[in-house]
Amino acid sequence: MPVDPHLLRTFVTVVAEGSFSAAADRLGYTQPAVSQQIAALEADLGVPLLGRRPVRPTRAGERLLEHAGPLLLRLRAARADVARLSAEPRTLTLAAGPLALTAGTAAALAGVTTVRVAGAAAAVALVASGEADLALVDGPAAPSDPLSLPDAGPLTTVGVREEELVVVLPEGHPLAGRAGLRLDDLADAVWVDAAEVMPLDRLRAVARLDGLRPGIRYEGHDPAVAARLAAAGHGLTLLPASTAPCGVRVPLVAPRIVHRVELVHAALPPGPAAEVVRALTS
Amino acid sequence: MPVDPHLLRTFVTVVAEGSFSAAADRLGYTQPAVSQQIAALEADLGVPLLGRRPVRPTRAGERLLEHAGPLLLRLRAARADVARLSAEPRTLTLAAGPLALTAGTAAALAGVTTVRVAGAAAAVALVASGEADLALVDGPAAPSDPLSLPDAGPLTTVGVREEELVVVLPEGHPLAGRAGLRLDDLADAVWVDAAEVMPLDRLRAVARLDGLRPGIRYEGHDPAVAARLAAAGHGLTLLPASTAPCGVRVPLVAPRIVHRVELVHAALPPGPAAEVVRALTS
DNA sequence: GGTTGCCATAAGGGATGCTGATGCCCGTGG
DNA sequence: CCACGGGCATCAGCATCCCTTATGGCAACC
Repeated sequence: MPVDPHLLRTFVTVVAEGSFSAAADRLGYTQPAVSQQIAALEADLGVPLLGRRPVRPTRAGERLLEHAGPLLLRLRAARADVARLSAEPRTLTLAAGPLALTAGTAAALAGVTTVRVAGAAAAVALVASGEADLALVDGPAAPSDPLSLPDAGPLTTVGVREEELVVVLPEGHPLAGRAGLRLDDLADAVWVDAAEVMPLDRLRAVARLDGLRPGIRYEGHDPAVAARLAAAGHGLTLLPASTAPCGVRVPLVAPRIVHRVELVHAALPPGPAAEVVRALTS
Repeated sequence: MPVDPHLLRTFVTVVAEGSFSAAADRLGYTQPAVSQQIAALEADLGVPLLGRRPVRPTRAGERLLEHAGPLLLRLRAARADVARLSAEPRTLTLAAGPLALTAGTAAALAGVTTVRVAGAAAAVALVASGEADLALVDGPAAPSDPLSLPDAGPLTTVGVREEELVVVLPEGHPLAGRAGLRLDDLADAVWVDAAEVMPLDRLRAVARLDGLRPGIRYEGHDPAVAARLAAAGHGLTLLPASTAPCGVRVPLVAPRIVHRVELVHAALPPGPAAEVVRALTS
């Protein structure tokens, strides 16, 4: 018998809240209901999943958590995919990464009623679960390689654009006069930690290097602000050439990494969403 | 509320059996129980999923089926992953593709108690759901590209070997004297349809071409038999150089495709399975 | 035209899943 | 050191659920 996702959902919420009582509040149950659901899940799997006081996942609980998120997402995606067949939508929602909307892609959005800003994984989840019709996700990648995205079922992914990346430095920086820069020469430098714009862990993964020491943390979505922070000497940053309006911009020459934008969507009937897909991919 | 996988499982079984009554037999229910479960699922999703008399999925049902298999697999994988933490296995099962066990890989199997032959997708599913500890999957791929495998959760995939592919032809074939062959020159030829050894649809996908007309169908797992059928003139076949014992063997030179073997496994504690992993990947 | 098989429906019974009440334990503050 | 409060575990009860049995209706087949 499959693991009960109703119990999985409760489990995930308890871990997120760190408390049975708080999870009960969030899910609309009483605290004994949550206690009994967790006990039922532990009995079903035959192992403790949570330590108590404090409430924290055991190793088995951590292992289950790795599955729970993708599973619950895929279950929502299944419901959304079926619902999509009989929907007659009056809105067209695009989930877009902060660097995904350039002059070119923005010009192709006729018919879109709402643009939501979301990181790549969140944007894919929004499309999979039917809360967005399309996603434009962005990030660093080797040329022509696809972005690393979560699997959320039968979605279509199409590359829309790739763009040169530039390192943004302040005027007067010793490397400001270079014609090109290598990332491993910059591994020991301090970098602007703009997790919503250019996440450093993602960059380390694509570039296959360590380092890139995080400096000032910027929690917004505006690449121009990330560029200004770099230009002001708070650390380096790496941005698509077209989104870095100030500071000294030196092209990244090694490793071969570009800024890539991909369009993600479910199977679409003829209509405004399909028109936007056509406009973005021609 | 997530789609109930208990109902999904019944739905998948009804479609597979083509009958509520047969599905009831298979699942251990009475026929009214199955009828009520399908009705509950259709009510939950708000659309008919099955036509009746004959029982066949609607478009919504087909769409749900695309999710159901991966979902049910991932739920089994979640249970197996948790179980693995407290298991003390006395057996070591390897799921292997028919072309995955060469002299080199076979020599590395100390401690393996059972070898099960399975296609790539089935082998991955066996590991994910805990029915096998390791899988050696094989198939054609571009050099250094990974095989296209289903996502069944947090599994580790490591390339083990790549080998030149050769086209097997009968003696006296007009192309038998060539030093190398291009696949698109052979697209109109008839090919041995050995779906368990070298699936033609998989080959078309990797080579990005149409054609490869299927001839005689061989349903077994023995590449030597596929080679014999080709040598006897029943069609061409493509095999790793080391597994083609007879017929004229001409290397494939374009497109750049190799025969790749990958090892797939879950997170393993120290023990015999981890030893086999080390032996296969060094 | 009758028969048979299969899906849909109704009714009933046992099991489930939640709530309210309460017990127990542990951390915190006086 | 002790009292208090918060939070998880347990119990009992009730409403709902989920299965089975009985049966109806329909369509294909002989």
